[in-house]
Amino acid sequence: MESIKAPRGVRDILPEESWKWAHVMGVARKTAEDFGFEEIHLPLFEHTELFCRGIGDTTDVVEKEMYTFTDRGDRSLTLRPEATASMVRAYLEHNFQHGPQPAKFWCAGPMFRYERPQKGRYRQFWQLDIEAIGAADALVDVETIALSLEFYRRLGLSGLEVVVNSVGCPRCRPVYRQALQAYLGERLTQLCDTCQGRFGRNPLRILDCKNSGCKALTEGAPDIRDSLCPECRDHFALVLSALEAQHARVTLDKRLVRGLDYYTKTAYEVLSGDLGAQNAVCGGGRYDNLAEAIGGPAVPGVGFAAGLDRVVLTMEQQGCSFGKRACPQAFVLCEADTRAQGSALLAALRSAGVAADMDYTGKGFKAQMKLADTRGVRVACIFGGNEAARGVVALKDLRTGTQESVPQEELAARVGAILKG
RNA sequence: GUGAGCGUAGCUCAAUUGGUUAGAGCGCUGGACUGUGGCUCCAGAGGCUGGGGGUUCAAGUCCCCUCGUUCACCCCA
Repeated sequence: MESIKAPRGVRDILPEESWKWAHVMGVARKTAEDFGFEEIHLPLFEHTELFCRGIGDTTDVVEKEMYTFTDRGDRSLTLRPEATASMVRAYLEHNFQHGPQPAKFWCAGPMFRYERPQKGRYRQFWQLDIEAIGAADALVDVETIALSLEFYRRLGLSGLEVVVNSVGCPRCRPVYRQALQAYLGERLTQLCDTCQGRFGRNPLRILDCKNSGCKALTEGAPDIRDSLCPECRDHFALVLSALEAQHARVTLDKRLVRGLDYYTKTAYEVLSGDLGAQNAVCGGGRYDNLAEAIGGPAVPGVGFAAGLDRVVLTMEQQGCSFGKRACPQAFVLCEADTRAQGSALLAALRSAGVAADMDYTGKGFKAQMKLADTRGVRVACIFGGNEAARGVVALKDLRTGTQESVPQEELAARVGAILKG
C-alpha cells in the first residue's frame, strides 16, 4: 500500500523552521499591539457567499481558486482565501460600529487558494492580517502602511520597495476606466492575448501586465491621478504628505492596481527583491465599499495582509536573525537502575522553570552525553549508581568542562546558578 | 489551467556510449575510551533508483503514462 503524503501545495513546517516562525509571530503580535490593534480569531471557513460578494464574483480568486464544499447541512462553505472579508463580517456581526472607531483588529493564520504551487506560493499559506474598520481618515491608511513597515523593520528586513497608488472610488474609477479604454482601444491589437481579454472586463489590470510589449504600451497611458474626484485626490494627497512627514520611503506607481474588487482609494504593496516572481510580501489598501457589498451598512475600512511564508523566505534569503532556537538547558543522565529516580530529578528541574530533558532509549553515559551536547544543553546532571548511593548529583558544565557534586535537594538551585553565571 | 526542468539511502549528491553486487559525504547506531560531550579513527544499519507500462540479451540510464516537485506564465500574500 502506498503511504499517504501531504496534498499538493501544502507543507509541514518542521521544528528546524517553526522556531523561526514563532519569532516572526512574536514580532507581529508585539508590533500590532504597539499600534493599538487587538487580536481576533476568525473561522477558517465561511459561507461561500461572503467571498463572492466581498471579493467580487469575477475575480480570479473567486472564479477559480476557492476551496468550496457543501457541508452535511447542505450549506455551501469555503475555506477562506483571505481574511479581510471575514474581518468585516465579524465587525458587523458583533456591532462594533457602535463602539469607538475605527475598530482595530489583527489576526494571523492560514489562507487557502487553489493555485499552481511555485516559489513563495502555496495552497495553504499564512497571512498576518491588519484591519482598521470604521474610519475614513487618510491617516488611518498611513497608520496601517506604517505598521507594516515597522513590522519589517523589526524583523531586520532591508531593501524592500513600497509602492502606493490610488485606485479611486465608484465615482471616479469609471471615469478613468473610460479614459484608459479610449487610449488602449486604439492600440488593442498590440496588446498580449490576455490583455485583450481584460480590455472589456477589467482594463485597469492591463496596467499590471508583465508582458514587455504591454508595459511599453501602457507607459503613455493616462494617469489615474488625473481622473480622481476631489475627495479621492485630497485623500491621496494627505496619505502622501503624511507618509513623507514620517519619512516613509515609498514609490508612487500608477500601474499598481489590486486584484480584489473591494479596494478603493489607497492601494499599496511591499515588494521583496529576494523572492522570485511572487515578490509581494504585503498587499493592502482601503475598501470603503466592502461592508455594503456583504450586506451591511456603509462602513469604511483599510488594512493589509502580509504573506508570512514569503516574509520568512525573504528573511532567510537576507540572513536575518530569528533570535535563538529553544533547547533544553539541562540534561539528566542515568543508569538503568537510577532512571525512575532520575525522572523525579528531571521533574524537579522542570517545576523550577529549568528546561530539561533525559534519554529514554537506554543509551550509555557516553551516548547520553553526546545527545546532551548535540541538543545544545549547558548542564549535564549525571545521576548514576554512585550518585544515587550518596544522595548527590554530579553537575558538569558542558561549556567549561568543570564538574561538581551537589546534594539532590539543591539540584535545581545549583543548575539555575550555573545557567546565570 | 499552460509551459519547461527535475525525481537515486533520513539529507546533499555520484554511477562511462544502456553493461556485473547502485557508491560517497553528512546524519544515525555501536566500538576504540568496561561512568563523561566536542576532535580523530574503525565498524554497522539504511535503497522495489517516485509508481505503472514498454523497448532490449541487459534499464537508475531510452520511450509512453501517472504522481510528486521546482521554476515560469497566470494570479497574488
